[in-house]
Formats: sequence, C-alpha cells, structure tokens
Amino acid sequence: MFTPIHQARASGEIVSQIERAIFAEELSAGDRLQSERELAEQFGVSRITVRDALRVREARGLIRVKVGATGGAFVADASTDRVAESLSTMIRLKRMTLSELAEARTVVEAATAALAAQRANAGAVSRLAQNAQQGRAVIRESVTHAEASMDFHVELARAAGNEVLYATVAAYRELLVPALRDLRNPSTVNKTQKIHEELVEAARRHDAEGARELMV
Amino acid sequence: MFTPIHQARASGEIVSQIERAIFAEELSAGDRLQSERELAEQFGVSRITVRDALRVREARGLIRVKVGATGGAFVADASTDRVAESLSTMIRLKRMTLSELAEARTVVEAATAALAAQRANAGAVSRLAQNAQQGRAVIRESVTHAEASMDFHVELARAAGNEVLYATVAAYRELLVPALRDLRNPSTVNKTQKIHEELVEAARRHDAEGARELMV
DNA sequence: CGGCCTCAATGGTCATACCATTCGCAGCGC
DNA sequence: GCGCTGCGAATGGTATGACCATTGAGGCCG
Repeated sequence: MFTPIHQARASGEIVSQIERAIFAEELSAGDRLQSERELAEQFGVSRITVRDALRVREARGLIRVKVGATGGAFVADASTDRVAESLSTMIRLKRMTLSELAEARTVVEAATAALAAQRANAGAVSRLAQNAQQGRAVIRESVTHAEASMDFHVELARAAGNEVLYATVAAYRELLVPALRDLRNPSTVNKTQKIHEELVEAARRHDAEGARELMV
Repeated sequence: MFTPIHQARASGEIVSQIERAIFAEELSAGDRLQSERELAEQFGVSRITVRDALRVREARGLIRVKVGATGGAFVADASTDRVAESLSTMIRLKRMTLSELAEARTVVEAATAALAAQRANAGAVSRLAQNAQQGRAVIRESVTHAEASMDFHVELARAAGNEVLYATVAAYRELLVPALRDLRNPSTVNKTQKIHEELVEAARRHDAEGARELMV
C-alpha cells in the first residue's frame, strides 16, 4: 500500500546523494570528494558500500578515481565519451548496422550543417576553414584524412551553436572511428575534401539550404 | 616502449572478459552468469573484485542483478534507458538549455519523420494511428497528453526503421519528460494533436516532404 | 640548491563472517 | 489429493580488519 521506506541497497542511496550534490553545484568539476574511509564514516556504512557507490558513479562518468597519496574521487568534467560508450554498447547489443549509423549521421548532420551556416560567425568560419586546410594537407593518407574529416564534422556541429546536437554528432563520431579502417577508399577522399571546402564557403555565405544539400 | 602487461585494476580485466563474452554471443540476453563466488574462484580473485566488475557492467546496463536463491547476474536485453541516462547526465553537467534540446529534437525528428513516411508499412501506420487515437482520448489532460505525444514521436522514430535514430529520439524524450510540467499549455494541445493525425496521413501516403514540414 | 629517500595517505584487493532475500521442497493439515 | 506452512539452501549485500601498490609531499643529505 505504501512505498517501502528503505532503499533495496544502501549503496543506491549513497549514489543518489552524491549525484544530488554534484547536480546541485555543491560540488563542481575538479573538486575532490572525501576519502573512502571518511565517506564511510559520514554515511555510517562500511567502506565496501561506499566503494560500490563510487564504482557506479565512475562507470557513469561523473567522477574519476586516482590512486596514491593525493588520490581520491574527483568530480569529472562533462565529456561525451561516456555517452558514446553507452550508445556504442547499445548499438552492438542491438546489432545495429553501420549503414544505419551512417544514415542517422547523414540526417542529423544535414540539419546541423544548415544551422551552422545560419549562425557561423567569423571565428567559427575561420576555425572551419583551418580544419578543412588540415584535411587538404593529409589528403594522401586516407585513414588520417578520414579522421580529420570527422573532426571537421564535429567542428561543424560546434558552429551550429547547439550543445545537444554537438554531443550527438560527437557520439556518432566515436562509433564510426573504429570502422574507418574498413572504409579507406582513396577515390572518395578528394570528393570529401572538396565538399568540406564548399561547406566552409556556404557557412561564410550563411547559405543554410546549400549546406544541407552538400551534406546529403 | 611496450604496453604494460597488467591492468591497473584486476577488476578492469574482468570487466573486459565479461564484455567480450557478451558481445561474442557466448552469452545472450537472459542468460545467467555464475554466482559471484563461482566467478571469483574461476578468475582466481576475491569476491570483492568480481563484485566491482559486476557493478560496472550493471551501471552500463549490460547486466541486471537479482538477489535470492535463484538470483545472480543476468545478461540484460538492450535498452535505450542507459543511453538516455548518460546523455541526461552530460546535458545537465554541461548546463545545456531546454531550448537547445528542443531545437535538436526538431531537426532530428523532422528528418526522422521524413524517413518514416517513406518506409512505414501497414503495421507501422496502424500503430501510429492507434497512438494518435490515444492522444485524442486524453486531450483534456495536458500533462498526460504531452507524454502521449512523446510516445507518438518515439513510435515515429521506430517507423523510420533506423535503430540509431530511434535511440537518439528516445534519449531526447527521457530528457524532456521532467520538463513537461513547466510546459503545460492547453492552447497548443489541440494543435499538436492535429499535427499528429496529419503525420499519420503523411505516413500513409508516403509523403516524406510533407512529414518533414509538419514536424517543423 | 638539487636530487634522493622516507613515509604517510589513499585506493585496490583479500579473507571471513554474518545478514536479508528468495525460492524450492518436504511435511503437515484439511 | 490439494494447498498452505515453514524450514533450509543458495545468493547477493554489507561489515570488519588487514595488507599491498601507488603516489606525492616533505625532509634529509650531498
């Protein structure tokens, strides 16, 4: 009839409390939590229980743990890595195909490119141009060029000025990088490079529709 | 010069081995791993170490743990929940705004709707229609309707036949649900409902462009 | 002044024990 | 025969205490 009062696991309660503290900005990136032994005393539980909770947070990417005299649990800065890992795990479990991933990338990035073209300011355009330039420099090494190409796309997402889209594109990028080795196709490198340079031009002109079509 | 032979943590090695077994399909969803005590003996480590590894896998959503006589660690079926949690954590840490999230949703779902319209078969269309019907039933309760609306969009992503896009939309959905309470605006409910019903029609006609424009 | 060394703090692991939960199964009562 | 009850075993959750490996700070010595 009523909800049970106690958590099934004491460690779960600790997980919640730590999360709350981090999100409530009582703790910010880089801060160090107390040592495991101190936390155990504060919560009135054993070190094992505290360690369980810290492990969960660590797996989520909220904290990172360092050993040694000045070690301990530190609040991590936000990173897309863990999101990409989670997405990656799910995609592998669900046997999603690379073609699906590529398709998703296309639709998301087409829209992102259009936004970027609308909003890119001078600084963003110059960063994009510089990135495209780097791509031209390594155009002979297909694998390296493919990675530079990915960086270009992530930069494009940044130029769109939307963190959510940026994170999504970055997560897709993480998933595609391991597959790059199977996709080295020198004949397309030049075309890709050309499109990148045209995208820079579209951003300079704020040509949203042109950018979208270039991405597809 | 060479990579170190031993993992920093023994539990990390265990994590890798379990992950490999799952991805190699030696273990599939629903299978039960050995008990912690048996695993500890097999790996030649203590139960603590095994538990550390299991906690990490659990946090990643790869397994779920049940207590009791027939309990243990079971391989979980793939779920988008963990991905959504990861994305949610990152977005909160990075202080992304709701408007950014809404914008990202718009661009991704516009593309998704277009795909869905191209590919929806009879079954998908009927599921969509049923979903829209449910929305109509609860049209007076704005909060409930908003949630039903979200379900409609997730279903639309399923109809697009792309698991990656589906996961992305589901992740966005998880993030928006908590904010729904602040967005109850009865005047838009009717409009939303109408659009949903038109989207069903667009899917039936395989009208990709129409679906895209409806979403924006 | 600079390099080396000791040492204390901290996380990582281990062994053992006990508790709470859960399910199977035998025994009992109807 | 049927079903309920209660006991017991298996399992994860937690506690305690200990020891090891790592690491950085601070002091010592050349």
